Amino acid sequence: MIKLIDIAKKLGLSLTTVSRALNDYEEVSSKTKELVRRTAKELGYVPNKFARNLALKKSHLISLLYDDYQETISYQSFTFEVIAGVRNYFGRTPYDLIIVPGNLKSDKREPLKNICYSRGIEGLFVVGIRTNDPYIEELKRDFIPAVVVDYPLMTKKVTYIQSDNLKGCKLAVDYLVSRGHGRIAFINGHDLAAVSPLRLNGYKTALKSNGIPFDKGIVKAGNYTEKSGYDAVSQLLKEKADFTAVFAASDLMAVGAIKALKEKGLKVPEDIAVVGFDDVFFAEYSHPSLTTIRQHKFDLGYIGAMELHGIIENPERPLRSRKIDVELIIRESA
Amino acid sequence: MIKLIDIAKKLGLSLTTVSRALNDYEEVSSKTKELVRRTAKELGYVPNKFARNLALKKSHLISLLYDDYQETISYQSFTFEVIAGVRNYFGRTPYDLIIVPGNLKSDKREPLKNICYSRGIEGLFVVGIRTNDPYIEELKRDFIPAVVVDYPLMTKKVTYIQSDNLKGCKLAVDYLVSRGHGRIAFINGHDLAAVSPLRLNGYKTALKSNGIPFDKGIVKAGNYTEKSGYDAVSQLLKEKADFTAVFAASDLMAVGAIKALKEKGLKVPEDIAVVGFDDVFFAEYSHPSLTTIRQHKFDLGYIGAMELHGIIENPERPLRSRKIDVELIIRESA
DNA sequence: AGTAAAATCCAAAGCGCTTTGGAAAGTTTG
DNA sequence: CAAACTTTCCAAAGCGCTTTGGATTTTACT
Repeated sequence: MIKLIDIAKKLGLSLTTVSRALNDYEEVSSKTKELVRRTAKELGYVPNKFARNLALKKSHLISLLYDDYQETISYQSFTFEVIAGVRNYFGRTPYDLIIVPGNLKSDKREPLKNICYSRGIEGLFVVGIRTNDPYIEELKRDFIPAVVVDYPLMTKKVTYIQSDNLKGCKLAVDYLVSRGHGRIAFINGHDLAAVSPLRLNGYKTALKSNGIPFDKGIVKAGNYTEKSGYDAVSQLLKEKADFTAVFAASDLMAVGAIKALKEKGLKVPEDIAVVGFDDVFFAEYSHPSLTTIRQHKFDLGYIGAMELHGIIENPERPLRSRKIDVELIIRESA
Repeated sequence: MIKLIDIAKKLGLSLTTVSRALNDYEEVSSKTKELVRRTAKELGYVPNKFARNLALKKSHLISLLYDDYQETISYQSFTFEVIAGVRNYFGRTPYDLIIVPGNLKSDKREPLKNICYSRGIEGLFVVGIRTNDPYIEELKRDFIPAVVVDYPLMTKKVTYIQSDNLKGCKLAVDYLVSRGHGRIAFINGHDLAAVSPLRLNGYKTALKSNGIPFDKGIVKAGNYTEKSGYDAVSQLLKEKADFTAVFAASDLMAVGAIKALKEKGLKVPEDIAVVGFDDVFFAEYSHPSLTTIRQHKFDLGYIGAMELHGIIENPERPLRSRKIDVELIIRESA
């Protein structure tokens, strides 16, 4: 492995000059710069980032915190796309992404502080954290810049980003209302996801703005799995609840809901309309294809990453949380 | 940030002794070890990995090379699950995973060598590489331990891992034959995926072992997208080809195939049976749910990672490529 | 030509850790 | 009790880079 000093020796220059030439300092003439650069390339010189980081006290490392084992596998695709956005953004910067061992879920994890300090990590991008995760407390200590997806956390160094859940629910409900539905059942997810109460609230708000009374009887709690959607609708049917449409807080639950409806001989959307949330990629391929609220997952990652970058480079700037727009995707199910 | 020398000063010990105490060297008495460890903990000491790496010339860094922008979004879930396996394996080791900026696809990427050398990366885990990717040439230069998924590459330091495609095809064809199908159409993927020829070959082999002649007329080339599956089958139908079953080299193409069949009023599986490949997660939720060949994606990652770890820690050990077992998942479509 | 200013360059220290080669203290032997 | 080990510790060098504080050379101006 060839290093700076080798170039210096070969050229009869000092270490300092070589370093400066490569880093484009003004104190070195353009001729020597050129010379140094050329020979560096010739010799196949590659700078050693560790040494550099050590000297600069800068790691250019962002750590990704996410969970592999979401209970609903569909959530994986959400996470993956968000990460794609993060990666894409930081690809334009000198930052690398690092995934530290272990899982968000595992209980014998290292404290966040250790993870970050030992590796000189400069920022954290968190996706898929549960509301009961102890890391949240650590994040609140505010010792490192962080952006978290879908969990409201605002301190001096950490902020959050999420889809506009309120608007999403409004789009869904308004659309159903516009199609003549007055009795819209709602299937929510569990409380370990911070978005669940938001979506319930969005549902209520949208009902109100349409002059429709909220009826606790046609709201069911699910847990984002297909089965929970299936169970919720089965339950509603058994109770002979009065509804002509179902709004599910996730696509997977919507799929489950549809399955339950079909089994009872009900047609979607003719008898009961169904709207999902997320627009995971199979929404398009399920049958009937799902009308749903699309989250822009890539943007969530990309813009979140941009925000994180901002916090790191410009710590004084006041933070803001970001809301990413959502979109109603009309397909067959409603 | 507190460092070794601080502990040393506080305890009136030398830097050396403190370092050795923390690293459990024999040359230091257990009393001092204990003392040092305790005060280290008290002071909240966290070792600086950069400094450590620099001194040890060891980074404990594995780089993940993968592509965010597969043309078929379903491939994302494959990649994600493989990576989950990799992460899970290395979570038990001192290695971290790093994602270097940029994308497998982008053409103005850094040479692999630079990426690795500048960060002291010790191993590469590659998933989703195309057959025409220039990185393949670099990998062949054999300058760094690597494990690649689904692309056959075997040198002193790099090996590969893949699902047992041959067996997968045999399972699919045998199953269809056992259900009375003698005319099985095949929709393959494009040649940028190294698995495509393997699957075609598996199809042929399986036909032969069942005494069924190979008929080029019912084999179509797709590109792993839903549309290509749709087009392939539409084409077959237009040509009035003689077939009672379709075997698609990916689930997404299988879904497309089913769509085309339905549109022509054919029932799946009653009129035409369809089998896919991969078992991506929506296979279960499509309609009819897909009979398919399941790839154990997590294992691909986990075992591949284990292999990579082996290459790094024990470079002399002869390499072997690995085949991961596949499984026939019988659902409704066949 | 003589001097000030600008342009180049360099030696050495420092980033936080590990490791080498001894030295000092403690223990065991003959 | 001295010699010979053992045990326990340490000073200093090194990992490959950046940066400080000067030194030296070149250019510009009277």
